[in-house]
Formats: sequence, C-alpha cells, structure tokens
Amino acid sequence: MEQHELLAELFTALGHANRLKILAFLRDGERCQCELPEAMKLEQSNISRHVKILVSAGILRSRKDGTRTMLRVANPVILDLLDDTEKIALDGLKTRIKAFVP
Amino acid sequence: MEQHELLAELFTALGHANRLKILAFLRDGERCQCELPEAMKLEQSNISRHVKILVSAGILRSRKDGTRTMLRVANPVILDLLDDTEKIALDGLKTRIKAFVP
DNA sequence: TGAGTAGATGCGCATATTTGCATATAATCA
DNA sequence: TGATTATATGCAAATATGCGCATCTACTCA
Repeated sequence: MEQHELLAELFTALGHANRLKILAFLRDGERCQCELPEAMKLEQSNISRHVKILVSAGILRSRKDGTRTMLRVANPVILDLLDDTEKIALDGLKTRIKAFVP
Repeated sequence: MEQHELLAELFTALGHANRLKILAFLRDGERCQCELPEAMKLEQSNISRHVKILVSAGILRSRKDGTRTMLRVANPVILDLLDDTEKIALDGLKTRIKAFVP
C-alpha cells in the first residue's frame, strides 16, 4: 500500500467519537472490553465493532483472558498524539472563532 | 459540540489519502489551488471538495488573489503531527508484521 | 464587453460506515 | 452437562462519503 493510504487509514480509525472515547477509557491502562458498554452507554455489538477497527488499525492490542478480552493502547505515543491533536483542534477553533468575533 | 466529536472531526478530515497528498503538496508553503489538479492527477471538482473539507476543518487557510485561491497549512504544528503519526503508523506496521514473521 | 481562467456546486451513482437486533460462538463454572 | 457470561457476526436500514460530469459564478484582461 501507499504511504498516504496507510496514514489515512490510521486517521480514519481515529475519526469517530466513540472510538476516541474508548481510547480515553483505556488511558490509564489495560481494561476489560466488557466494561465498555456500561461505561459508554453503548450497545455491546457497537462497541465490539469499534474495538475491532481500533485493533486492526494497530491502535489497540487485545489479549484473551478466559471469556474476557483485555484491551490496551498499543503504543503510549498514541496518547501523546491524541493530546497534541486536541491542542491543535482547540487552537484552530479559537482562531476560527476569532475570525468572527475580532 | 463535544470534545471527542471535535477531535474526531479533525481526524476524519485527515483520513483520506488525497487530502494528505494536498497537505504534502503544501508542505513547503503557500501554493495556488489551481496547481493541484495537474500535480495530483485529480479532477478539479474533486480537489475543490477536498480543499473545502480541509479548510472547514481548520487544517488549511485559503486566501483569494484575483481568480486564484492561495492555500497554506493553517498551523505548522499540523505538519509535525503528520510526521509523528507517520512514525506511529510505520511502527505499528512493523509490529504487526513481526507478529507474523517472528 | 466578451473570452478565458479558477473555482464551486447540483445531480446521480456507487460504495462505505454506523447502528440495533437477533443470533452464533466460546469459555467458565456450578 | 447445562446455565451463564463475554464477544462476534449476519442482516437490514439509515446515513455518509467520494466521484465525475456538466454547469454556474466570479474575476481578469484584451
């Protein structure tokens, strides 16, 4: 695959609020997937699919423990990336607001 | 809007190979939008829409100069973000390959 | 003013994504 | 073994996205 395609895939995987919420939930370390539906007030199958997308994008790692699936962020640098992007998002927002309210 | 939604919007805007190519083209500074169709071998209306998405996500800034639209990356930090993410993408790829070819 | 250039947009089509529901699979434990 | 728990998946519907073509608008310049 091409360089930009690869990168776009990663960004696409990050481009959904529910998936970002899952990442936020896993910020402090490994957690059971079974906690997510309750914690996020989302349907179980919905969670399952979002988790699948994150895992196959290499953003999450999953590990089986009996019937449970334990999840963690694959690489702590990803969390830094989220923080950086959040800063950029807020910056951009401020700038765009300023353009209307000078 | 909610925090995660805002962030997701930004990631979604970055989640397309053609849009990343536009950003790559603008890496060294301001350029005319009119160069893009030729440079990227893409249809004019296609470019126009991708540019619109990037501008309204706050990733690009546009400036009119006669009939031309001059484009630039809104914030240089965005380019760093792309580089960082590229590293993460390649890292993740290596790791996933290693899992198959230990 | 009229031709030319740059850009935006309506339309239609194809494909992709997200979701809930119901159901299937798989591991655990009484 | 049979019930329970955790997770995955088929299906169908709704919505979103990406694209090319044709067309429209706006600015420039001869």
